[in-house]
Amino acid sequence: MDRASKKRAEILETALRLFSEKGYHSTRIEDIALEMNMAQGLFYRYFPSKLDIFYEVIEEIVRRITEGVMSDAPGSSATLKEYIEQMTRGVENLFKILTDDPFISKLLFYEPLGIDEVINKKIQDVWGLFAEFSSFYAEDGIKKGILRSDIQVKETAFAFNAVVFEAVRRISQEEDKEQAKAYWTKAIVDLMIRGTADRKALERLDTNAQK
Amino acid sequence: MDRASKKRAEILETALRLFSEKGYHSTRIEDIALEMNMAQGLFYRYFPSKLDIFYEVIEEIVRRITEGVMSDAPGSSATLKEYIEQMTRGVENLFKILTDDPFISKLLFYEPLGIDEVINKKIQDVWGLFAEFSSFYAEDGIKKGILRSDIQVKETAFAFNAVVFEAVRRISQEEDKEQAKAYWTKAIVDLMIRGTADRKALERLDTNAQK
Amino acid sequence: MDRASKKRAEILETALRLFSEKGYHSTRIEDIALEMNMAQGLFYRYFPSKLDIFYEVIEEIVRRITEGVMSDAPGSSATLKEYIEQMTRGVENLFKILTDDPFISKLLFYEPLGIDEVINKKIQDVWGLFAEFSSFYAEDGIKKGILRSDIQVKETAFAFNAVVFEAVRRISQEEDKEQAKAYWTKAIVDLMIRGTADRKALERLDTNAQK
Amino acid sequence: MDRASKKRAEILETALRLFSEKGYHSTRIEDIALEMNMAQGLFYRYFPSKLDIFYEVIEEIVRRITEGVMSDAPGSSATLKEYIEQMTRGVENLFKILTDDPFISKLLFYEPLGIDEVINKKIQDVWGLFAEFSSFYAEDGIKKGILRSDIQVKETAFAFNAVVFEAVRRISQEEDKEQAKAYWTKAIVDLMIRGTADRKALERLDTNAQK
DNA sequence: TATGAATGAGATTTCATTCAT
DNA sequence: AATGAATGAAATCTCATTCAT
Repeated sequence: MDRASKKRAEILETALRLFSEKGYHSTRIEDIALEMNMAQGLFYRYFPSKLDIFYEVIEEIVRRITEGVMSDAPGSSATLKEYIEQMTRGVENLFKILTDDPFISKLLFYEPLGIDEVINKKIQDVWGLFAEFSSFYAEDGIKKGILRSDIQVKETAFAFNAVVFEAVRRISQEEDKEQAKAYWTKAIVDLMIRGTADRKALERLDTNAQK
Repeated sequence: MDRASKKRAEILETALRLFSEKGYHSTRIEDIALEMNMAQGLFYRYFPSKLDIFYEVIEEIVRRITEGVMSDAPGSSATLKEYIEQMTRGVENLFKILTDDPFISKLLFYEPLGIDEVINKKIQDVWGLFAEFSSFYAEDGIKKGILRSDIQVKETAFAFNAVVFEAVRRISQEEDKEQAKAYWTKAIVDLMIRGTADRKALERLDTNAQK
Repeated sequence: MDRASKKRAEILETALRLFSEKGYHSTRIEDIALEMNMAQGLFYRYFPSKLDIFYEVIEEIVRRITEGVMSDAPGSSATLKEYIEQMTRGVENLFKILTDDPFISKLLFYEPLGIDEVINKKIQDVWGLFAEFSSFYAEDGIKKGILRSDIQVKETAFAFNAVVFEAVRRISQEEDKEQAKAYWTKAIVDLMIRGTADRKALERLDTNAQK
Repeated sequence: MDRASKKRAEILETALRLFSEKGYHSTRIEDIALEMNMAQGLFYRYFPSKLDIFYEVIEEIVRRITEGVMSDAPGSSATLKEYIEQMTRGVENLFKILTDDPFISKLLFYEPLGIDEVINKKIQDVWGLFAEFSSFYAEDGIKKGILRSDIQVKETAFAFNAVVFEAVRRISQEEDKEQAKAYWTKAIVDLMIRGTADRKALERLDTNAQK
């Protein structure tokens, strides 16, 4: 990596951080320059415009998350126990990616309304990607008879993602982040696998329904 | 309601819509004025500043949602069947509020980073309120033996809300919104109550665990 | 005086007060209207513009001062004692006019730079008028052998006015205005008549100079 | 002095001139920019706001005058003749400062009503400073037996200043400023030292009073 | 005569971008 | 490659004045 690329990467990193800390509009090019102890003008040697660097920031975020998500492929779990273990690892993995880099998530969760249509599209795409991935897992589970065959796959996938991201948001506000992650991991997996109903109550309900 | 209050309300409504469509920064006072066929200056007879009207927009949204959420109190359901019915009604109610007024949700979901600390606080508060409300329902269910006593109430409450709001987001992008609402309502209730695991697989798992 | 004239006079009075309290630019037409519990629009039935009412305010002030100044004509004093008494009365009279109506003086002393050439001219004229009047007194004193014949009449007249107006400014900042007026009256007359030099020192100086 | 400081000083100087020529409100930032052949925006790299540069303008003026006033300390005159000479020098000095920089005085004499309390305070302070300085001279004269011991020191000091500043105002309107300065210098010193009364008339008055 | 809502020009200020060095 | 001064368009806000009622 040559010096120019390194500088470019540094600017991108600084922009990512500032955008996520203060938002797109409240971050001035001068802020980025000041943060890096360089002249404003230099920014434009590396990026054509403020909007352009924002595009790249989003892309960078997408790249990092995607990488993390892709690392643990489905199909390796034959029993529910294994499936649960895999899901647990998946959630933990996502937590790691998203909370280790607290800036990343902010920019994704708070879709930057009103900046640009291109941006909205990019972010939509990430969410779509996540959902596809989760759907893939779900379908695998169904195929193996581990998950119920009557669940609404697409909706469930989106719901799963929403819960994970909400958890990230909550975790970012907690003091003891490690404990919070553990709590949330357990809560999410438990909810997704078992739901909330009492087993006895559920059996009664189903028995009555059959009559 | 006198003429002035009516005008004020109209401006507020227009601002709410534009802010949610284009975001705070991309909505100029001139846009609001143009939309209402009035001079820019008139805006300032009704609101002291752009930030001030944004505060009021947020408050207005909070008011509407809170009202809707509060309308169906828990405690009236004695069986799981009734509990499910109530939850279904609750979700439907939320969908109605949030999708009938599609602007409402956008502004809440995408916490307006970088505008103002006051705003962030206000939005945090709404989320807190929702979570409390959902927790209340969950605890009621547990007390009655309808829900499992070992669920993590707070986390589950936040998760429930996250799923509902994600659903709203998805529904807003669908062509046939009524159908989407029905799909999602069913998916959410089903997921929350039963989880995703196959019953047989679950029984096997639990049996093995007991050994 | 009919109702319209009365209203007009009231607006003028209010404007005079507000202009002198807050200055021309910081006084809005709305302020005047609010102060009088009337609609903004009504202002324009009585005065064509803000600048116009300011002209009239200045004219009104000039009128009041001129009247006061003109009331005690010179020529009635034959001895220095009487001359001093008349000057004392004159100063007291000016103090009365200018400090009873504290607004008046502010607008005159602080020539409203940058409002309008016409205004500057009007105020110049008042100062000229004062100076002429004072010159008249001085010349009368000289003619009668009461004042030195070698004083520079015009300059002395301006100086006298300046001192009186400075006194008004100072008095307006004092707690006990009546006492301040008495002090200043004495100080001014004493200074104008006798100067500050010690008589013995003066005699020595003059004797030496003659040699 | 680096380039930035120089530019800053130039802007300050231009602002000082324009403010004094047209007043604070009638001078737009654009005027300053036009006058300097630069873009409006550049102004704000050197000064945070219009009000801020006005503060600095006032401070600059105060600095210049104070420096001038402080340059000739009292105490060096043992006789009335020397005292008069010193006073003459003092007045000449003030004239030089205030009329060489015609803008300076305008801004001080016409206390900018209605701009800002901070400004009023600053200007009050200058007047106080002047008065203190003049009082100091007067007391020195009394101590040495050069001035009468029964004069009202404080009032006389303010009066002296008022006369000097009025003179500056008059001089600024004269064609032949040098001659006007000479005239006024003589008139002021003469008035301050001797007053206006005819010596014979004064003796008669005092003799009668003693009886 | 009176109201006060409405208008719109104009002022201050911000900041992405360009440019001379 | 780097600097940071300079540009100028655009946004917010104010307020004298007009106008419909």
